Amino acid sequence: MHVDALKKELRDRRWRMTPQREQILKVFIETNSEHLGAEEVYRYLLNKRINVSKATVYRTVDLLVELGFLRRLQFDEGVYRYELVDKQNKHSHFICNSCGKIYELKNELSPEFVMKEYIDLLNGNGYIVEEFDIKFRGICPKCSEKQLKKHRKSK
Amino acid sequence: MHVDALKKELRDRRWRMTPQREQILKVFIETNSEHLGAEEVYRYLLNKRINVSKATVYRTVDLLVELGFLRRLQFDEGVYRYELVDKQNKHSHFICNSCGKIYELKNELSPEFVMKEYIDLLNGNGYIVEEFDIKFRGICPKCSEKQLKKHRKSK
DNA sequence: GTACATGCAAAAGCTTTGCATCTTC
DNA sequence: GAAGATGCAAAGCTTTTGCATGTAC
Repeated sequence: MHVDALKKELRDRRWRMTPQREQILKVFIETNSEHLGAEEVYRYLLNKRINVSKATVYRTVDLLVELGFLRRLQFDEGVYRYELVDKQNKHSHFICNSCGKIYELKNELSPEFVMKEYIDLLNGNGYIVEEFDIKFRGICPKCSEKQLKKHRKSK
Repeated sequence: MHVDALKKELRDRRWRMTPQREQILKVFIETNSEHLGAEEVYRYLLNKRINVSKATVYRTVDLLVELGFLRRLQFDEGVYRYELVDKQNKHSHFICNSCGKIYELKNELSPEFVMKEYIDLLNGNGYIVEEFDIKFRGICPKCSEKQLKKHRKSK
């Protein structure tokens, strides 16, 4: 379980497990890793009447990135967002220009597979790729379906 | 030429051409579109003894994005960066984890080609892709070459 | 008991905005 | 001449930091 892994990782590095750290990690598990920003993590805990200061949220998400539990993301807004790292299940993001929802493209919809040959090309040209990040923008299935229905009706 | 296109675009929209707008666009042309942030554009002009206020730089880069002359980028720092849009020559970015340089992967190194089949897959699943953005991180050819030399010497 | 973590408020960094003044059309 | 653009300073946001207090080991 994630929380136990965090305890182990902190112990190994001679850092300390605290209720705040546990609660903040749990927010990402409970929300199904919904690309929350620090402010949202803070509000989520406030709502649950769990007292953690904003400064601690910021310090802790940094720590969790450092330890490999979270990944830091940007979606062309003014804030950093975070998601749980799942090394077995790499994914890319699709942001809907209509409803704003962020989708995770994983498994059979993951671009990992097609990218392999391209990364070989980069390697062949001297670039050593350590990680990559792809973001798509467009219209998601739900929104395009909606528009289609509207269009049909208007005929 | 870019500046003329800007004049035309502004005239068409009943907006005004000003020396500041021309100068700011020219910064990107003169620097070969080096992913500058607003602060850097401001300093570049200061150095050339061209007086433009920071507020105008911010307002103008926004405008130039709006008009399709610039693209706004983020590289996991706290600032927005901008580059000239070149529709004929789409490219992705490679950021070196060692020296920090941002490379543009274009032409035969562009991932555009391999992405085509993947985008077809997304389309087939209801996602309408309007744009995408790929960032790679790793070690650039120069830095990996340097490390190789160091390694050889130390033997 | 001590080193480390937290909370609070203040500061910092980037970006936006209100308003008076100036400029383009 | 009027609508729009600029410059300045102030304000707004998100994120970071200093320091006193609290807590895990």
